[in-house]
Parts: sequence; structure tokens; C-alpha cells
Amino acid sequence: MNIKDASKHTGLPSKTIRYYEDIGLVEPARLANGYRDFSDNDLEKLAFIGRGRALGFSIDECRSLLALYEDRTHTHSEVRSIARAHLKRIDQKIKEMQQMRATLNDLVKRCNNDDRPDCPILLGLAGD
Amino acid sequence: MNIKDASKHTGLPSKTIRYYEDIGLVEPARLANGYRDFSDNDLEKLAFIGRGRALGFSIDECRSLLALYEDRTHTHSEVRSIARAHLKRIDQKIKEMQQMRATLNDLVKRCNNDDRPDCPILLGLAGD
DNA sequence: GATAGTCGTTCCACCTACTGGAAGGTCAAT
DNA sequence: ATTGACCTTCCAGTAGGTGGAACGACTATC
Repeated sequence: MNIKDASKHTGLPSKTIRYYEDIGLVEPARLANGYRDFSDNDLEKLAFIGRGRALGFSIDECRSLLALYEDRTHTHSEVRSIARAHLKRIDQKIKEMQQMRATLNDLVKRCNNDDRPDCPILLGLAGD
Repeated sequence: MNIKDASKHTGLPSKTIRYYEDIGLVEPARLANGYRDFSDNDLEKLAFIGRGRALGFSIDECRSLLALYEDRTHTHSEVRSIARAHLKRIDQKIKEMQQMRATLNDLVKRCNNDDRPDCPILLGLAGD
């Protein structure tokens, strides 16, 4: 399967797939004309990475998870520890974003009810 | 004020302050020895940018907001539109993260209650 | 057989927002 | 005179791609 079709199958842009090859995540075969030829296994790997990325795992975490997946002797504990660490990171990030949101929303609301020359958003950024 | 003290005042690393000068956000004066000499106004600008960044605004948004702040004839509407767009982005991002969290948390939970050889997290990533 | 249009290839640069480090200059205290 | 803590510039690297140039390959049509 050529790269365009692999892209359609996995939802990943061709450019990204080439990049993933560059950094050694997949190693598609090559046809006589030099075109990449993706096997079913390649597609599965790419889809795996795609899902991992969609869940916010880093490329390196995806790499590790993929290796664990392909190693039939994998233990749950390694996988869990990667996943739990990531979950913690996500929770942290969500908290930060909610804090941001609250502060910003407050400024915006104040701005909505205020038509004095100095915008409360800017005053907020300026530190009052 | 030298860069170290400016760093302490604003909470921004010296490296970052130099970077901000590089990209034209501040233009501190220079002493005869070539050292940067930050004025109160420079410090205010840096702190402004720092708060903007902490709220998740991009550098370019901070640049615009700072310009609006320094332009005493600024209108609320421009500021609001930047802030509202950012608020929307934050909300979108929070939603995405919560979706991620839910999916990942589900996988982790299934993994906790499951000691079959194939880890549910990996199976989830592999697309079941 | 020529041509057009859509694929494919590599390679290099660019993006955001910094951060790290090397090589060297300056200053205050001892 | 030397130490240590500053300062300077410049170059490279980070993550995870994305854009574009320059060029080759394949298919369909005339």
C-alpha cells in the first residue's frame, strides 16, 4: 500500500508518516521504484501510534508502549506506570487550564461590564 | 537594573528575558560596559508578558495586548476579541484533555482489574 | 509519443517558546 | 593577582511536526 492510502487508513498525514519512519517508528518496505510499501503490520503500528498521540502520549512513550505491545512477554506494570504517569500529567494540565480559564473568564466578564477607558483585561495583565 | 535582578523581579529566567529582547518585546538600555539596564517600564512590560504567558496567550498575542495597553486610545473590543478567542481555545483544549483523561482512565482501570497476559491499555491502543 | 495531472521521492528550512552550553569580558572582594 | 559571580554573544537543540523546492514515476488521454 502506498503512502497516500496508508494516510487514509490511519488518519495520519503522509508527511507525518514519513517523519515517523525517519525517527524509526516504522520501517515500511520499498518497491523497485523507491515507493514505500506499507504492510498491514505497518498500518497497525501507525494506528497504534496515532491513538497514543491522540491520548497525549509523547512520541517516546508511544515508542515504549509499542515495544511493550510487540513484546508478547510484556508485563502490565510497565504499561500501567507509563499510563498512570501520563494520567497524572493530564490531571495537572487540566487543573492549570481551569485555573487559567477562571482568571481569564473573570477578566473578560469584568471587561464586558465596564466601559471605562482602561480595559480590565489589560489592567489585569498589567498587575492592577 | 541588571538582568539577574530583572529576572528576580519578574520571575522570568534571564535567558527568557534576553530572548524577549531578541524578538523585540523589550529594548532595555545598555550601560557603558554593554550590560543591559532595565528601567521600571521594561520591568512592567516583562511582567505584563509574563502574566499573559501564564494565562496561555501566545507571544504574538502578548505583543498585541502590550501594544494595546501602551496605546492609550485602545478600544475594549480588540482586547476582548483576543481574550475571547483565547478563552474559546482554552475551553476547547480542556474538553479535549478531559476526553483524553476519561479514555485513558478507563483503560487504566480495566488494566487494574485484569491480569490476563494482554494488557487492556495496549489492546486499547491497538484498537481492540 | 507527447502531455497533463497526480502520485511519489529526498532534503532543507521553518514553526513555538524557549533552554543549554561554549567562549570570553567585567566587576567586587579578598 | 586571583576567585567567583556576574555579564555578553552566538550557536545548537528541544518536540512534533509542516511547507516547499526540485525532481522522478505512473496513468489517462489525445
